[in-house]
Amino acid sequence: MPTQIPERVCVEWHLNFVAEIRNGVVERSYFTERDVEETIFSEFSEELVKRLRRYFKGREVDFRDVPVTYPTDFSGRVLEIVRGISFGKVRSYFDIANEVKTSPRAVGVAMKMNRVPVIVPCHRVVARNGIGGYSCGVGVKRMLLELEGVKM
DNA sequence: TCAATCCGAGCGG
DNA sequence: CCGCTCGGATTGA
Repeated sequence: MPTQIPERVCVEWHLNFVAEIRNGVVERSYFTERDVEETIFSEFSEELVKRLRRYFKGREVDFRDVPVTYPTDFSGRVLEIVRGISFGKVRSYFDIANEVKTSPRAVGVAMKMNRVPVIVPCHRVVARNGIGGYSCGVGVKRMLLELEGVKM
């Protein structure tokens, strides 16, 4: 029986990376300067934090099987596609937009709505002519792409 | 309605 | 190569 109390994991990197979990679902993740206290009760979170630590050491880790929540129907559709982009690869807003028959701008909106950066790798979506934006800061996006060995 | 978006293309210098 | 403008889909107010 999963706990009702939210769990929290914190991984050290350039900034700390925090993920909040409830009932085996990652509900939110974010970067912060602060140190955040971890609360881990479940096997699931134990496993997740191990994988995150490996990821931030630069190892290739796949988060595709991790349950997450999507804000809206549309953004969910877009973010599902984004989850399909593998470690070290990038796609453009334009490209994704064509796949879901929408506009690049709308894809940008959907990226911004992503509750769980890194787990859903929206940093792998870049502009056609540059790195594009990132709600956690473009600097963070650059560092993540560098971590994955992507040359822009 | 309307403004705000992690964009892209087109145009005039 | 710049900077500006506009089309554009979606969301939340």
